[in-house]
Amino acid sequence: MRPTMKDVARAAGVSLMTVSRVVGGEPGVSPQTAAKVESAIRALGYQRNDNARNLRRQGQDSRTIGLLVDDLANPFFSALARSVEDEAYRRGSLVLVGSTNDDPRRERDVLSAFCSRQVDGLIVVPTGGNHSFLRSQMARGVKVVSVDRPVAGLDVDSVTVDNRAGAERAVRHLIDHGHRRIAYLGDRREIWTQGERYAGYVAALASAGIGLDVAVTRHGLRGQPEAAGAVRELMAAADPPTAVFSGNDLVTLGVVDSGVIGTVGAAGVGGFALVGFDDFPLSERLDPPVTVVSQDPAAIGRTAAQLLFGRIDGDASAPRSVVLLTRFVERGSGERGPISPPRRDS
Amino acid sequence: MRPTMKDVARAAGVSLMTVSRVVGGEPGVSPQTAAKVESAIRALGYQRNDNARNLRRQGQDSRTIGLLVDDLANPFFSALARSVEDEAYRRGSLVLVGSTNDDPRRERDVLSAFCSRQVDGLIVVPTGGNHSFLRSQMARGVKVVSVDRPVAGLDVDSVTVDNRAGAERAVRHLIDHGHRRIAYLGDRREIWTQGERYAGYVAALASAGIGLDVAVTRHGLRGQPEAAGAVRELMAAADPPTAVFSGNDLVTLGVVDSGVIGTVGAAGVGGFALVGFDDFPLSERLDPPVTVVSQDPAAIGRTAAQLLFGRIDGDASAPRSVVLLTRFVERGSGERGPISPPRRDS
DNA sequence: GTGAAAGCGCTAACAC
DNA sequence: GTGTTAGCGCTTTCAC
Repeated sequence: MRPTMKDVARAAGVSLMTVSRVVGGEPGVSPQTAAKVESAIRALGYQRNDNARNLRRQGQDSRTIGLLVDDLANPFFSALARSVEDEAYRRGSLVLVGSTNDDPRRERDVLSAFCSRQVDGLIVVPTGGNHSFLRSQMARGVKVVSVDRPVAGLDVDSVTVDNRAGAERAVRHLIDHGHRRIAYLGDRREIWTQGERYAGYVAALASAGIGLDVAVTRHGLRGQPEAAGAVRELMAAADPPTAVFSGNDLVTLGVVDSGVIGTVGAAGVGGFALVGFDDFPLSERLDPPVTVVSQDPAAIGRTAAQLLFGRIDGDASAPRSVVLLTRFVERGSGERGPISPPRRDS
Repeated sequence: MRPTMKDVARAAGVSLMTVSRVVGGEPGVSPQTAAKVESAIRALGYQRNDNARNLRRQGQDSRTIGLLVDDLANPFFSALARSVEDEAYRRGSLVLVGSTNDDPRRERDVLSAFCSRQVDGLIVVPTGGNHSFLRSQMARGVKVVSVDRPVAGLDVDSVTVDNRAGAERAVRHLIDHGHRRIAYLGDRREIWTQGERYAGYVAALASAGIGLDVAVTRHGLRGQPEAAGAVRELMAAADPPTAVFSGNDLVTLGVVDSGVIGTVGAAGVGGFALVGFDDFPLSERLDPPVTVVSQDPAAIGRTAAQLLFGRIDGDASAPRSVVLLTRFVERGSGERGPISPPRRDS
């Protein structure tokens, strides 16, 4: 069906080897011969089979990498994916992509299929599952960079952000504005970033001498609707919180969408406060604008890709853990005091 | 470096062919032999090289498809990509992914690289460039589905939405609410979807007997900040529009972010009106909530993937053009009358 | 400067 | 049931 070098060679009246040289851009072919070959290539519409090529060129790069994220439709991961792909394009590599959907089985399936296609390296947002599989791939020369989360028990390059410190800062900020009953809403604790952010929340409460009340914490919130439901529930309960710290963008959107921050209290005077992890579109345009802990997904992806390609190019130094810093962005929703009762600092 | 079937065969004391049968799950191997082979596979950590496999299994699927969108970081395309990938995962296929960034050169580079990797098919959001390249790939057996936009002059399956009708409906809605000076803000007209939506805008004006005034139209707005700047400019001009129809989500976000709809006019009474193409997060939570023409990117991606896999499985019927319908969602921003002057129906 | 032969890792086709 | 041979499309190696 597709023409091969053999077909081109026959059409041009040269040997297969000469075609290979022309296609590969190698020297040692006379201009006249090269011209003949090139016109045959055009006439037949020949295109090299890179899989066959990579099969023979053992030990050399396949110029393909694999990228596995939690959910490609999530704006955080899609921004990350885009910057990885940009970096790959610049380097002449292709990107195989997949979503784990937080399912270790799917993660393994997809990573395994990536490796069967002889990828040079992997950029992985690891699930909570077992990653001995990755270890054996690394032994076989596949480079691995983990991103957003470290891989448990595996000594690989990783690119993460200061989740715990960012969260602690956010919650301390709420405490500094007089809040003592602060809710935590996040996705599954088993997801490393969520665990870290929750740890930051707990630490901030502890160092302010505020007891942890799990009645105002919710884990496992996947997506906006679930988060909206959870916050409505909390607000309707007997002793509602005066502030919320939310563990990721989807949860923050849910809290905003539930309507609680727009309706309770007079803006500027007091009211239900919110600080969210992750920035999101229109955060500045809401009433009040939403205070967030912001991270830069494009920078995370770019850093991971640069690390990976460095490894592919032979960098054999010790694995690095790059921790990018979050930015705390005060906009209004985190700077309101509690409505009632006011601080009881007894 | 990586163990091969040969290594497994030697370790298990059988022939290479027996290993191939076991790995390929083919019958005709005794349970005892299979067990020996399987334990050798585990011991060596053998994994099949699917590129070599596909090379030999001529005419059979490589179980890899290529997906090329405008911008993977754009929420519309990332939602589409996720649903394509879900469908591929269900089918046991992998997805090579790329962004054209609206650049025909990059489109060609990436598509060409996809085909060199022997993909079974392509799902493409075509740029405005020349696509004779796709034609020659199709002649060689690569299946192609265009998505979001048709491919100019190429008879392939396509999945689009009723852009023109959706836009016309939106603008008619604004006219019905008394607006006669309605701005159009969109991305480059050369992008098919934008051209169609603009055509719908023009048609709605025409059938209402309103003259087209290009002073209140802006094309080529890529991204939120540019759109925000453009709308501020329009509002500051001598004879500002009383309503805006925006051509995609990013432009709508820009209009919202510019602050014009939140500040002008008393809500419910009158004020600057807005209808946007594409829904977006928090559209219901803004003040006023934003009326939109909504499309379902996941459904678009799923439909395209199902079409493509049907073709890969041998469906040779005539190319289909699937047009999914948009939904008009009234929320408030499109249902306010003009501030001044009121309708002059002379 | 050009070409013939061997072989990358695997499977189709055919032995036995 | 198991093994042998040939060959997928290409590059490496070596000969001329």
